[in-house]
Amino acid sequence: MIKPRSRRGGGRPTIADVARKAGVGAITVSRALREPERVSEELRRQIQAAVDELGYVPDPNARALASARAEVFGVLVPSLTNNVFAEVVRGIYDSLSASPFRIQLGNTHYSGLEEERLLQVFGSQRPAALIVAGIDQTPTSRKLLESAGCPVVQVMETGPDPVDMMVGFSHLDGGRTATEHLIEAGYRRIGFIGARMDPRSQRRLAGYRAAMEAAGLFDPRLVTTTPVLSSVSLGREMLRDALAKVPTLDGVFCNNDDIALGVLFECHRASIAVPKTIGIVGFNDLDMMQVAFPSITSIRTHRYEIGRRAVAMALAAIAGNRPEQRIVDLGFELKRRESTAR
Amino acid sequence: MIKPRSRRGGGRPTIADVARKAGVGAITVSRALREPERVSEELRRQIQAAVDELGYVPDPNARALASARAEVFGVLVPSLTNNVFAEVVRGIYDSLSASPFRIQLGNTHYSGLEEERLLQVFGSQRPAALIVAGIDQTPTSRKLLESAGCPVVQVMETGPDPVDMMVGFSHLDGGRTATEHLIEAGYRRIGFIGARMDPRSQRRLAGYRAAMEAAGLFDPRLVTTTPVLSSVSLGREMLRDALAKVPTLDGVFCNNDDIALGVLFECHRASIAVPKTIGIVGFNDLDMMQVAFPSITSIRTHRYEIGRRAVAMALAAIAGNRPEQRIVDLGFELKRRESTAR
DNA sequence: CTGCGTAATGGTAGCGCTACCATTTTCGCC
DNA sequence: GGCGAAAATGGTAGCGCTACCATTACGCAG
Repeated sequence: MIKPRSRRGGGRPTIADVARKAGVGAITVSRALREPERVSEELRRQIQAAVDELGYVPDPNARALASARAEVFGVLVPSLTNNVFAEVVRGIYDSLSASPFRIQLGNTHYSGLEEERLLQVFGSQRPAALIVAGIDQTPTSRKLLESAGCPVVQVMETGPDPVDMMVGFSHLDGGRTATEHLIEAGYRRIGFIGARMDPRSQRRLAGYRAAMEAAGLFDPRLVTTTPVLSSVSLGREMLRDALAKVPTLDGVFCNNDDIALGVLFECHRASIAVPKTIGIVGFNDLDMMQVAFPSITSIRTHRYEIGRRAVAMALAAIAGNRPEQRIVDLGFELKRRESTAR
Repeated sequence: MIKPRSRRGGGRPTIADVARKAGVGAITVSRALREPERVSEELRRQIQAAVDELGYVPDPNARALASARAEVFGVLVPSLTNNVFAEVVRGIYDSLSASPFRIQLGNTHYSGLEEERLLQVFGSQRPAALIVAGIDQTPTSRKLLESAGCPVVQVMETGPDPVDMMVGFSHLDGGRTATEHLIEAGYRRIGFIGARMDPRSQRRLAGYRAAMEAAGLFDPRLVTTTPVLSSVSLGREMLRDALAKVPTLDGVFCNNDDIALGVLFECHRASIAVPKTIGIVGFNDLDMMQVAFPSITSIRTHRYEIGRRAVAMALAAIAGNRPEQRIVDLGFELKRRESTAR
């Protein structure tokens, strides 16, 4: 004898309830919701009415299980509070808000191991796409990405060897451009100040070094770095360190804008004239750079656009028309401002 | 005749594969992974070996479907780039990284309608808990939260009528404290400058107003607000507006630190002495406040801690011991700095 | 030696949905 | 008018897991 066991799931309406009410088969309801064009006008209306009346919402878990594919984008970034990644993530969210896709956001804390762990967890959900920051995945992570069975977009940087697709720009070129600008403006003892030396910062440093060497100005003592997470207060301290090492310092290319702002404040505090005595260049061009007094020269990067573009490429790939241009370089822009106007 | 149809899901090992390899029943594998203490030492080891060898990772979708409960925390915040919420979210992520729970993060863009939509989407997943920013949900949202069938924590604010639990502080008291500090420091024509006037900002304004009225100093022309999203550059513009309306302005309580920083920069640019001619107080106490020149007085709020506490309360509730203190006020702290040291 | 509580394990039947394969209906065209 | 193809709809059998009940093994009181 079959016991009509009471529903395990708290009694929410299921697709079968909708089907019954609309007088159609369950599969037709399923289709009406996912591929409306394959269901006749009339049934579609009947089904919609039943859905509305019952307040039916499809269970994404059951969907994922049955179709072996979850409507989820996995997104991995190294930091949630760093405005740069927050902007990328915002771009991703905005591009996906009108779609059925949900977002699974992971924070790697700049750790390769944590990235591997999260990739493992995300992969187990059979995501529709994966978006990861950076191009320096560990071999294990790379393998996980390659075997994920979904489109993968690496963002923030471009490089020669994408797992699948890439959207970003060259941090090396950015660093070089910033440094060349200082050199052209007449600065000579130009320091590099960098916190949280992740791979992208390393490449900006490499760009700095290339420019300095090309001009015959490079001196290792001009480089000040720390693995500590960057912050405005750290910028202040690091300028002091840099000046202690090289009192004749007359310019700084900062790893990022937080550091640059800290440097500016320390200059105010120590009555160092900007741009006269010291020139300052930041990186990323946060809103505050143009408002600062004096306004700060920076490399404008297109974070929000990177997020949007990554989603667009992933969606195209999901739809079956993988973009022929797999590596998209969104470039950057040197914003000349008062802090280097000597 | 039964066709041994090839596996739909890309051939990843399932719990049945593990069970076969370990020579036990599937249900025992399930138990070994979820409640190891209920399985004998020996089988546990055998099963673990099989799991490792096959590289088995449980499918969270199947789990959620079978148990009618997903291991997901739904988190709703109004903005991803606002550092304040980014910190809360970071606290949540850090507290949950060692647990099996995933996080579903939603961005409401300060919109009640969008919040309702996301709540609907999140609810359909049967999350383990919901964390939402603010206490001003629409009636529909509130109903959705009440019927979610899981612990709910409202964060950032405290109020009299929690859906379930609350962690935050009083924005009204914060606004009052900031304003009283300016009054005590001797400022009289104290303005309020606020962007993005969400409910929390409204309450900070109410606190400002209460303090000003108590001192007999209130004047509606001192209040300058805009619904535009706050930014440093907006702070600069708004100070200009405020000064145009009230040239005798001698202090400003800013909605938040971005605005305060913009105000400071504008003072520099217009050669207005801080704190002598104008005193400035911010809100939230971002890192840069203490580094700014002059350093800026602000109300320190405990964002990261709010995130951690919210998770701790939710986890306790899930475990069955709902905290007896359902409303947790984490308070705030007035950080006196140079910008109000007259 | 029986009876019975407890611990350890397993079988069965779904959870709510969709892939896959019918089946039915419609329609254009010779 | 008949036929094949295409469009519209439905049935069945899972997806991979766990809730809910057995069932077995074991220890101990009576």
